[in-house]
Amino acid sequence: MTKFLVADDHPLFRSAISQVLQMLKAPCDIVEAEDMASLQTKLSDHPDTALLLLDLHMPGAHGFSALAYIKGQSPQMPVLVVSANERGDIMQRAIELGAQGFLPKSAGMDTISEAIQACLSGQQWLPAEAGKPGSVKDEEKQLMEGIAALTPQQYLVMTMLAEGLLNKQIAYELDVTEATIKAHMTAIFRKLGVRSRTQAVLAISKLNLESPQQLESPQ
Amino acid sequence: MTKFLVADDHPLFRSAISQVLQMLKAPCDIVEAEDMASLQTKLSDHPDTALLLLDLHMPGAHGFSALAYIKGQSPQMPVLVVSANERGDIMQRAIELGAQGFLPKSAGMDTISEAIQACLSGQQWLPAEAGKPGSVKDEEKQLMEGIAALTPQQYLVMTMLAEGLLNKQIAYELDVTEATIKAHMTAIFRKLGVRSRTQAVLAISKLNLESPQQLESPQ
DNA sequence: TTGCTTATTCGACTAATGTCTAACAGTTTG
DNA sequence: CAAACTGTTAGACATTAGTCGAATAAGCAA
Repeated sequence: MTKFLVADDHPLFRSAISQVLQMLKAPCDIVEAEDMASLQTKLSDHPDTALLLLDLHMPGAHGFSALAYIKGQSPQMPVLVVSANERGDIMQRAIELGAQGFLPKSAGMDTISEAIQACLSGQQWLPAEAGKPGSVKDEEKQLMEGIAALTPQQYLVMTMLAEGLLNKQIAYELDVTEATIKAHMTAIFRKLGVRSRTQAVLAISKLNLESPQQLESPQ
Repeated sequence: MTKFLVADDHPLFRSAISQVLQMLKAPCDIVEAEDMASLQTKLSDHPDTALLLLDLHMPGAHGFSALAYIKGQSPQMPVLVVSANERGDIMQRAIELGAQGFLPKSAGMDTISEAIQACLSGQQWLPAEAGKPGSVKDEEKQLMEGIAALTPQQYLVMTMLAEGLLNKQIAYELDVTEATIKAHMTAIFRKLGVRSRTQAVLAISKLNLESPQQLESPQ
């Protein structure tokens, strides 16, 4: 009897996964865990588990540290990381840390079956889009480097752009010609790796959302 | 026969929710949508829907703008927002923006049943931990009303604007003239209360509760 | 049906944006 | 000192964006 260990803090998702497992392998034993504490208990109670499906966002689990810890406790236990995150570098990182595979929660039933069976047979499994070079992290890093490369004047212009000002307004504020602002814009676009004012604003506001919690409407 | 509309881009979650609905109300009709485009179609095809369960992170949906648009299209349709987000102010905001309730994806079956039944009977529903009544700024409310007033085509153009596309590119994608897109832009700016493409992008990205999970980045 | 409203479309015109080239001043390097 | 480099500044020119008025078509009320 194949034994699975499903670790996820969403009850609904646990039951959905369990259903897929039962459809996939009729005689199977499914153990569930909803946080790191119970996962540790269940792990030592069931050393004969064939596959651990692990969500990295459980209470008590700090992302990859959870995976690292599990692999330290049970080095030979195959782990299929399940996450809502779909960033290519994150997936890659999970594999590097010893995961057998990475399954995005957006996957369909057929993909899930495929991933589980691959992991059971000792193969690695990654979604097709994992290896893509355009991983968000790279983009973001390039953006950060671009901003770091801005001259003081360019940075100033960029902040005024991010406030929605026209070139004409920026020129008036800085007491230079509009042509100058346009030249700065061209330089800013190049360094940020974008091709228009619109894309520049989008890139900048993505960085704002990355930082802790800047949601409008404090107090 | 009670009719439900389940809008979520995760197939597994849709089927799990459908199961709960069937357990809850035996004779029921369940319609599923996986992105904003199909949701719009299903909404107009099924105006007798008793409850819409809406995830804010679907493709084509920019956070709360999706909710605003739906409420603009079908003002009297009860909407239960379903999200992985569990921040109290986010929940509160969903309610203030016209949602009937807010259901965290971490909820158990019993909680889900409770929430759905509350919404069906016309009551609001919020999880216990929903925090303070953080107020939605007037500015933001005006923006939401603007998005709600957009026509379907205008909403589509807005999402493509939010992707950083040029008018020319949008025109090609929608197979119309650039002049048409410009006309739509003018209308969008008016409704959103902004005066340029740059300001529109800024306004939209403020509503973007993207960064579904800012994972602890490796290293 | 007629008349009204609205969504969608487009052309013509005006304004804003973006690129290229280059001048100029201040620094750094050889 | 001279040469090379850099940041800032612009003008000329090309592209893109935005406004206005208007035609078409579809839905709706009287």
